[in-house]
Amino acid sequence: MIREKLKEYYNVVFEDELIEEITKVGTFKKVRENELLLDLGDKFDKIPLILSGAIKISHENTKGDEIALYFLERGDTCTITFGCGLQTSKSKVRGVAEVDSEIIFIPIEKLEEWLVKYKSWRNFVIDSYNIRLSEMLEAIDTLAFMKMDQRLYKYLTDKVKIMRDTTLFTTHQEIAHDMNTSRVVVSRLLKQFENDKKIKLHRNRIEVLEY
Amino acid sequence: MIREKLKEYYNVVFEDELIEEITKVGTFKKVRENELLLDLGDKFDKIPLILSGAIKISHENTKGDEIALYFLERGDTCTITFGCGLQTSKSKVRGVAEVDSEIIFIPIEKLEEWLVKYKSWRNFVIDSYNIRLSEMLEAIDTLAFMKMDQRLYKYLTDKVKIMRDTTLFTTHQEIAHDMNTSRVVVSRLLKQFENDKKIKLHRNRIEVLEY
DNA sequence: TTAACAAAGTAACAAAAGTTACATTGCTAG
DNA sequence: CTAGCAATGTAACTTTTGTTACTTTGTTAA
Repeated sequence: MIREKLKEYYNVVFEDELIEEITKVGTFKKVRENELLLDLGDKFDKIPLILSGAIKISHENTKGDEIALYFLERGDTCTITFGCGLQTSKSKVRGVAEVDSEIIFIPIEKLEEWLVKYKSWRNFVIDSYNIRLSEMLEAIDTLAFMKMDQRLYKYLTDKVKIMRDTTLFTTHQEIAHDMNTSRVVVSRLLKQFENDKKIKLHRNRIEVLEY
Repeated sequence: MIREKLKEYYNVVFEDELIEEITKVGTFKKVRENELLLDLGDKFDKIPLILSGAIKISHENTKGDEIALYFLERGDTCTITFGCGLQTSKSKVRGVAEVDSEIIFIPIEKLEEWLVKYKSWRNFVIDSYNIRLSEMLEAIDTLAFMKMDQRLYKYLTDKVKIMRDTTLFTTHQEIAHDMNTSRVVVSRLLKQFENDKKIKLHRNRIEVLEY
C-alpha cells in the first residue's frame, strides 16, 4: 500500500530502489483534521513525508503566545524536525493537521544512511531545507515589513491557495491566534475588506472574492 | 596555509582526509570590515566557511526595506546560499563583514560529492542547516512577540556577545536600519535605557552596562 | 579657531495596533 | 420554537510606534 502511495506522489522524486527502501521501513498514517502531530518539546525521531492534506506548522514562545509559520503540503517534509531526533534538542514547533492528511514516517537513522546511497535523497533533503529556509524568510518578511492589514490579507489568500477553496471555514478568533493579535483587530480589518468588496463575511466562514 | 587555518579552527569538526580535500579546492580570503560578501540576487556558487570574524546576514524586501537576521561566526557556514548555486534561484539575503574576517570558499559541487564520502561533512551540513533554522525561528520570535524596547535591548546584547566587547561602535541610524524602524524611535528608547542605567550613550558609541 | 556636518536630543503630533466592554446575531440542542 | 451560547460587530479609549521638524552637540578638516 505504501508502495502505491509513494509511486503516486513521489515517483519523479525518488529512485525506484529508494521507494522500495521507504516501503520497507516507512509507516503509513492517516491523520484527521485538527489532530496534533508534533508538539513543542517533543523528541521526534521520525521523518514525515506528506502524501496529501496540509499540516500547519506554528511556533510558540515561553509565554504561550503562538504564531503560524507555514504549511506543509504534498511532497513536503518537516526539516525542522530533523534536528529533534538526532541530538538532544527538542521540537521548537507544533504541527497540526489543517485537513485530513496522509503521511509516511521514516526512522530518522535513514536520513544519513540514504544521503550516502541515493542521489535523489540528497537532492530531496537539500531542497527541503532550502524550501523551508525560504518559507521562514517569507515569514520574517511578512512580520518585519507588513502592517496588520497586509498580513491579514496575505494570511487569507495563502490559505485559499493551500486549501484550494475560496471559502475558508474559520473564526476571527482562530485567525487572531494564528497571527498573534487580538480578535477585535481581526474583525475590524475583515470588516474593512468586506467594505472594499475583497471578501464576504459569514458566521464561521469567509469567502475570499479577490486573490 | 589553508591547511593550518583549517586544523586550527575545524580540527574536531572535519576528518583529516576532508581537511586535505578542502585544502586542495578551497580558496582563502580575508575580508575587511563593511566589505560586501554577498548581495541580493547574486548567483553564489561557493560555500563559505567562516574562520574568524563576523558576517551580518540581512534581508531586504522589494521596497528596499532591510532587516538584520543573524550573524555568522567562526565555524558557521551560510546554508542559505546552498540553494543559490545549485538551482537557478538567487540569493535572498545580503552578507556584510561586521569586522575583519577570514573565510574559506569551497566550490558548490563539493557539497553533494562530500555528502557521499565524509560522515563529518554530512554532520556539518545537517547541523548547519538546523542551526540556521533555529536562528530564523529566533528572529521570527523576536519580530512576532517582542515590543520595540525588548527587540532593541536584544539587539544590543546580542551584538555585545558577537563582538565580545561591551562597547558598541555604531550609530542610532545604523541600528534603526538593522531593525527596520526609524532613528527617532531608537534614540528615544536608548535614552530610556540610559535613564535605567542599562547603557551609557556617547557619540558613535554605546556602552552596554547590563547584559 | 571655526565652519561644516553628521549624530543625537526632543517636542508634538499622527497612525497603527491593542484593550475593554458591551451589544447583536446566528446556530443548535433540547 | 426558543434558550443558550459562541461568534461577530462596534465604540471608546490606551499604548506603541512612526513621522516631522527643529535644536543641540561633538568631531574634523581647512
